[in-house]
Amino acid sequence: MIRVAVVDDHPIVTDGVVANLRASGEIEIVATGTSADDAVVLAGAQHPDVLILDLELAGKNGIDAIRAVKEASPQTRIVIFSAYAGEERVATAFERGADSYVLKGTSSDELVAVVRAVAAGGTMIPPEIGAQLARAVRQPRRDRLTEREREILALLAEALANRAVGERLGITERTVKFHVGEILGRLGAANRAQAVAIAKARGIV
Amino acid sequence: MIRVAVVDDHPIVTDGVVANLRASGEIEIVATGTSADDAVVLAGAQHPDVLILDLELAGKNGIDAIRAVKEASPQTRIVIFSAYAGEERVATAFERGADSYVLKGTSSDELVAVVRAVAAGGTMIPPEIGAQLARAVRQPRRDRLTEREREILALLAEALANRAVGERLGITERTVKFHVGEILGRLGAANRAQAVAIAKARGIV
DNA sequence: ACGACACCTGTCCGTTCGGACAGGGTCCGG
DNA sequence: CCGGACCCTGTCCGAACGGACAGGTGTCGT
Repeated sequence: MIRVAVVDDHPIVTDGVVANLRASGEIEIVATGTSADDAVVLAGAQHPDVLILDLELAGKNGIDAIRAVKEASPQTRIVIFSAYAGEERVATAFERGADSYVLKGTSSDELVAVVRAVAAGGTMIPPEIGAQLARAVRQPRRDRLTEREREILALLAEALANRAVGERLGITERTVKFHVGEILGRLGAANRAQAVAIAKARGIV
Repeated sequence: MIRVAVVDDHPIVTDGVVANLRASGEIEIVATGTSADDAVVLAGAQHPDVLILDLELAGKNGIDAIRAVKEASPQTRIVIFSAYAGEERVATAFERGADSYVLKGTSSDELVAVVRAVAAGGTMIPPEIGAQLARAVRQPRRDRLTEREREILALLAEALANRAVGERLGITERTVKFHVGEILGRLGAANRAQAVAIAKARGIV
């Protein structure tokens, strides 16, 4: 039997996943949770073979939980189960230690297949996720943002003007304009508003 | 038996809901779907007693589907099943004809209770949703947006410039500026980018 | 030591925004 | 029928934005 834990902030989603996994006959559900903290705690206590983890958790970044779970229980393999799959987010999830990534829109059969594969030590990544991953890797620098740029982008998302951003960071308004220009170019955005929209879509902010 | 249909763009969520409802013993699932179009079609074909409808549908606005479903099958009662519950979104859902609104974070028991209540012709609205509704009603007009304003706000979210919005809607750039000014005032935003951010946070777009 | 990369700053300029004026029209409910 | 919504349009102007030029620093790896 494969020992599986499920963490999703929506109990009914958890119910659905659990029901589908149980139906496969070779999976045992050892724990469920609804927050990033739950994920870390139950991973440390139960050491499940596979953790199915939603990224849209109520508390905060499910993406940050990946590393924490891996530290608490290194042998646990992590399958991300998310509704969204932006390049940046997919790439970050794997960098942090995820073993697979399944969209919520996929069928339950596929989810079972993925759990089976990763539990056996293999890797099974749905084609649409693989494509996103390839795209993220292929781009050398064009749309990868530097630390500073991400920082400024976050402030833009709060609707701060260039001058305000400069004051916040202790740099000139002119410099902010420079960085904003870089951000627009890298993201392919026409203006700051669109840059923020793209950033949200890709899960950067 | 209460005849229920479920529409959610995530099949696994649908599975979970179906499993929980079936377990109650007095509910029969007559149809499931994954898009707003599905909702309208199956409502017209099956005329279920209750339709459980997710608002975050892949195709388009689930919120627009409410009215369409009510037209296709007036006797069908609609229970919104969403992960988010911003004031504007809750209020709009009920204006369009929703009969109840349940958060995805609530337990399956509560969902069953709500389905039972609305099927019996009653109304059962979870307290957190009722609170949002009260808050939305209390505000006279200050931060409520008109239909046109919502329309323009949606285009602003796509980072269109005033001129482009005007062309899209067949009105002058000047008129767009007028509406944008109104939107900023009502939302308390300093600029269009922040307006979009607030709109997203409240679930207006 | 040299190039790359990230970071910072400056001037100039055309476009867009957002606010402050001021007015048109419709349609609906009291 | 008249006030109050919603919708549309205009001019003027200061501020912000975004691009195009042209530089400066520091750090890191080859």
